[in-house]
Amino acid sequence: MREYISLATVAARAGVSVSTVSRIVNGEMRRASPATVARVLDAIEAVGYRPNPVGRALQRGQSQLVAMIAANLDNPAMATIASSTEAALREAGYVMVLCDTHDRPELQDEYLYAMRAQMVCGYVLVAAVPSRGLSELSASGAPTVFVSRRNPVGNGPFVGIDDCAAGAAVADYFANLGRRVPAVVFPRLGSSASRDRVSGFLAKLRERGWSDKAIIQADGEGRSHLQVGYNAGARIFGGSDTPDSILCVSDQIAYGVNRRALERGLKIPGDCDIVSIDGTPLNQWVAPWLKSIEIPYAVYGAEIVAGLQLIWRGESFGERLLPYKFG
Amino acid sequence: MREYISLATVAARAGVSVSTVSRIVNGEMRRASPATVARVLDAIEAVGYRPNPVGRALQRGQSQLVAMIAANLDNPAMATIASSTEAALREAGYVMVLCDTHDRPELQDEYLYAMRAQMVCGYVLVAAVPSRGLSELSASGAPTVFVSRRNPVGNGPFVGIDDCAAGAAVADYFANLGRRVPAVVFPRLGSSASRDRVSGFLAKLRERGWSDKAIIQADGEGRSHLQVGYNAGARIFGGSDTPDSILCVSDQIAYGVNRRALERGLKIPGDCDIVSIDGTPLNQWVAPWLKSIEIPYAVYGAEIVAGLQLIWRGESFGERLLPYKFG
DNA sequence: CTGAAAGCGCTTACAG
DNA sequence: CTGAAAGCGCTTACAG
Repeated sequence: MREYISLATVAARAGVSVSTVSRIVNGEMRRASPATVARVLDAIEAVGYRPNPVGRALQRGQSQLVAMIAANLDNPAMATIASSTEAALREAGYVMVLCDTHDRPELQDEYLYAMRAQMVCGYVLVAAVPSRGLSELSASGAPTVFVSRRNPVGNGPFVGIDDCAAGAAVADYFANLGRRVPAVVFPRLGSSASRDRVSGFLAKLRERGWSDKAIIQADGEGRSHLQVGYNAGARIFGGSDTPDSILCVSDQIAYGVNRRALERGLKIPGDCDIVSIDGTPLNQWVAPWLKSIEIPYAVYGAEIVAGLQLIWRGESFGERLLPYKFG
Repeated sequence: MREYISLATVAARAGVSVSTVSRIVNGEMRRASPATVARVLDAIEAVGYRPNPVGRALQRGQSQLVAMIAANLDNPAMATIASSTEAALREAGYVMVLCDTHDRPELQDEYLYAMRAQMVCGYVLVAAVPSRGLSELSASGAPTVFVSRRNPVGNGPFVGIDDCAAGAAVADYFANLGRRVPAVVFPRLGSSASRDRVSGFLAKLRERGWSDKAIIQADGEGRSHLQVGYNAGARIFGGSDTPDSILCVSDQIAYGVNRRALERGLKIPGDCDIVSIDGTPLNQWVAPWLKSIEIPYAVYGAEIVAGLQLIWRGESFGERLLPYKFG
């Protein structure tokens, strides 16, 4: 496993210099005579040569590695983003390195530095948290795409949905259905995405005549959104008013809320409608009671890679808000 | 982003040669005078030097990258394996590259070749499928750990559970409960793991007095185990005998079977008990009706990395069967 | 105890 | 149209 077929092998076989082989490997066909090109191509074929990305990376000061730094792979939404990004990168000839920060800034920084050392050619930050390293990355101008959560320490290319509009759509849905006691559940330490979903929801309800105090708001704590929902559920179903409609800013929060609702003997749907924002395919199988705004995570990968390619070409890429499906 | 602090920078600052700095960076402290060591350490600190893994990889013929080649990241069990492996590798100073083969042999091969070119120092194959490239890898003796499914084209280090025993445990459980019409649901194109679970289940039932025809066996097709279960469910609940107990070889199959059961108006549990082998944490939240053999996926990562480290040290590592929890 | 030198596989001005 | 040479950052015999 320690023998690699190098340019030199091919060059020797074709009777030319490594420079010539290198150029041809890199597609500069016109700079060599057709006869030479043919001979080199034959030699490549014959010995089964494949360019060594490590040598190339060292020389170019940049590898074909793209770092995906995600907050939590156990979250199915992030797993789907990772999976679709991986597929899109492979198709474009890149290799994805996966880093799971568990939402911890120190780990995020550790990875950011390690990836820089690996000379990665790009960064995909899914639900990034503020950190020193992120600020440095931001300032360095390295090719970076933020996903789901916007850059928490500046701005930069973003792939996601219009979170405000999504929240508002749920508000309209509840209002049109004639619901009177709406609630919203979100994580205590929310991202820009959570916040926008909540504020879009609240703004639209106000617009449609609700007073702020008529809307139940519950944040929850926990290391997973399941816990967040379960914890917030305790307060939501324990107050004087029981909501007849609940927006959960993620599927997993809805699962947690639902479990609490079941424990309290509530019928869902029926006593109370729950809508979440995520719409993971799993819902249809294990949570038919749940209505969702469907975020097209499976196409995130393609958009992220398209964004990176624009940036590599020096073109600008501000943000890409993908359409979601509801109902 | 194109400036990297190199050994040369440190050497210049410390007034020594790069060789000396290199040795010290690599922990060969005793080969330099204490004064030199101190000076070099200071310089490293002062300029914030970090070894460049690319240069190192090229020289050593081996990177610090470990390839994780998994069949399907959308499966929560694999996502958990990926996540725990990633954490364990990071702790050990390695970086994980993630490849999702979607269970396709050509893609698996593409990745295997690409990873070889990246000079990865190890392979983690989760649910590998037979392929040309896998045979080559197998023959090459490269450090490899197979996870969940054993090497389908030979043998090699394995991390998983005793699938046969797990299947048998479920058979005992059903028998002790007094169930009369057991069934088992598995994917048509099964892995060694599926097969072992099924055969362990069947063998134990036979031992306890069932005849083969008294056990309902249903395989299912589909691109996901959810589909597999749903499809097999149609046949299971459509026959002359309705089972009173079902073993599903994975959680997702159980979700699919359950959905079909609900459509047929069956009560679960009650009319029929379902037990699955996986025991993903999500079950407690979205499938309280499901009893499971719990596979400790969260500790797979540590075992996998421990296995790789044994192999790297030249020690042998046959297989590691982890204990599962049931009930 | 320390350094000069070669080389890992590659790319890229530069000279011819 | 082609090649010799330098260099990306590192490690490692080898010589002193």
